[in-house]
Amino acid sequence: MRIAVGGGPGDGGVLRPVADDGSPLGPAEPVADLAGAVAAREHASAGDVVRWVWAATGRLYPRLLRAGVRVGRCHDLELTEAVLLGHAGRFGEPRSLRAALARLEGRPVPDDKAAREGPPTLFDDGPADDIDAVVAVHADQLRRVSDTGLRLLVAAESAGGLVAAEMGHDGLPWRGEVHDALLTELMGPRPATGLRPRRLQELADAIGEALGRRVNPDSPAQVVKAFGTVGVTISSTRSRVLHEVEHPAAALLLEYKELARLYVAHGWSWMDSWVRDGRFRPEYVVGGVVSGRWATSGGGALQIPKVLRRAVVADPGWRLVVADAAQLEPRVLAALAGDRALALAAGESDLYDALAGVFGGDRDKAKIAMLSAMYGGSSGDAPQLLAIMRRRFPHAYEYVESAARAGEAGKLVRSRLGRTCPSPSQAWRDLAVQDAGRSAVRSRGRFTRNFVVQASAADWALVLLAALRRRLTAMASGLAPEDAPRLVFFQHDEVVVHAPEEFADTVATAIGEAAEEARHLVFGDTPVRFPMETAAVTCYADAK
DNA sequence: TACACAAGCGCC
DNA sequence: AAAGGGCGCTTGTGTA
Repeated sequence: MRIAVGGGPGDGGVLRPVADDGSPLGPAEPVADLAGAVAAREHASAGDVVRWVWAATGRLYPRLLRAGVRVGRCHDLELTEAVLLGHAGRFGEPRSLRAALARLEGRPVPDDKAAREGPPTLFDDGPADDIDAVVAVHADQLRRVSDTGLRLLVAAESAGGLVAAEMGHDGLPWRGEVHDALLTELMGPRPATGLRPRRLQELADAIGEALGRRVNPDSPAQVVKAFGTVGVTISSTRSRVLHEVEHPAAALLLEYKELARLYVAHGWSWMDSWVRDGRFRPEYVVGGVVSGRWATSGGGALQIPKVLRRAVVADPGWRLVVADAAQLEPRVLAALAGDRALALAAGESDLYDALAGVFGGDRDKAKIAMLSAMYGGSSGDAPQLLAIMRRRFPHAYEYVESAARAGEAGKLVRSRLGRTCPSPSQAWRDLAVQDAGRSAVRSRGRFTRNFVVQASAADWALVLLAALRRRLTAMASGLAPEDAPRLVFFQHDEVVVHAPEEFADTVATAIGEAAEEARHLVFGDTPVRFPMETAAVTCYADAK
């Protein structure tokens, strides 16, 4: 059973039941309390789970969550539109409900910004989603999904939308006082506005002394020039470069940069902005990366420095169940390519250990070989290692080579579930036919080579997330909402569940089952295993 | 003053 | 000769 949801004034909305082919099953019904109406229908249909059809989970669902209402399934029109457009080679075209309807009706298509601003409404901060548009676009999308075979990807993407909104709502347990103590230990107490923390100022002064003139360590141009005046020529101020420099200022600058990075990106002002009531609430953007990986629109949840994991602490009596997929991408490649030799290694718990024998007993070389194959690397030992890979794992090698050739030819490549890379720009096409465009051509080859692996890994992770969410929801039934295990973090190949300690084992089991379900749904009958390294801990930093 | 871009580095 | 994919975030810098 599906129910389409339109917007209404204030807390209201409009509901209309639709069939599984998208055709309306009854009249549209305005409701004054949308959250209440959704909750009532969600729970009324015990045997027949509702799939809620709405324009954008990210805009609508937070409102329901704030009212204490969670739903099991949805169809997100915007996320689906983006996936369908991408599959049709129309990546980046407007995806809003209004745009989708305009395209369907052959009218001029508004860009997403215009559609979102729309004509003002009296009671809302944005245009209300028209229920007739929701129903019409949904029916059209169901046809396109069926034609393209994107059913699983679209379902998983919508489930991801629910997870993202829920994680943004629930938040990651974050201990501000631990974070503060860590910063203070590393760089001194929080400075007054406009000043550097003590340790950073000391380092800046020491760098100035060592170079014989005051420099702003944050200005690469000044730093390069200052090194020049003491007879040291550096090509940039990258840490790789500075590591090779003998001059005493180099070590000071490296220490400065490391601390400054933490201070500006994840220091006290970050905490002020993003941590409230003991929770870090990031804004995830589902499908925000072309490969289907998530992005964030604030808070940098996907780039939290490892040292700060110390501040992520479970509530008293609770645990963080932390699980990451070990060496996900090479396993994905093995499964994609159906490479039996690589799949054999991927049956082991440490894939690189298993491969070491092939590369002279050196685990690091095995890793470089795999990463070079997936990223298009060609520096250092890569060529020799790739030659070994080509001989020993010919199907895996050919899979990524083929993707690279397709990209260089300007073609599209797709993930396992059908997520499709963007088309090359016209500027690229113009350049590609010239000798001078060789580097751009190679660059696109590296992109599509990586895309097939990274995007298929994202497919798997998204399906895992959906499968895990379903299990956690089942676990939560009968519990008070505040006692239920919750997904609180997701980062490409890693999940964190915050759970009462008596649920920790059950959650760990559920994660393993979800990984297995994802393996089967995404890759079918593959011998490749996707082991999860799982730990139930009090502090995130203790998980590894 | 506002903005776009580059540099640099955090995460996968 | 060198040649690694994807992001977000902040500061510095150049340009309008």
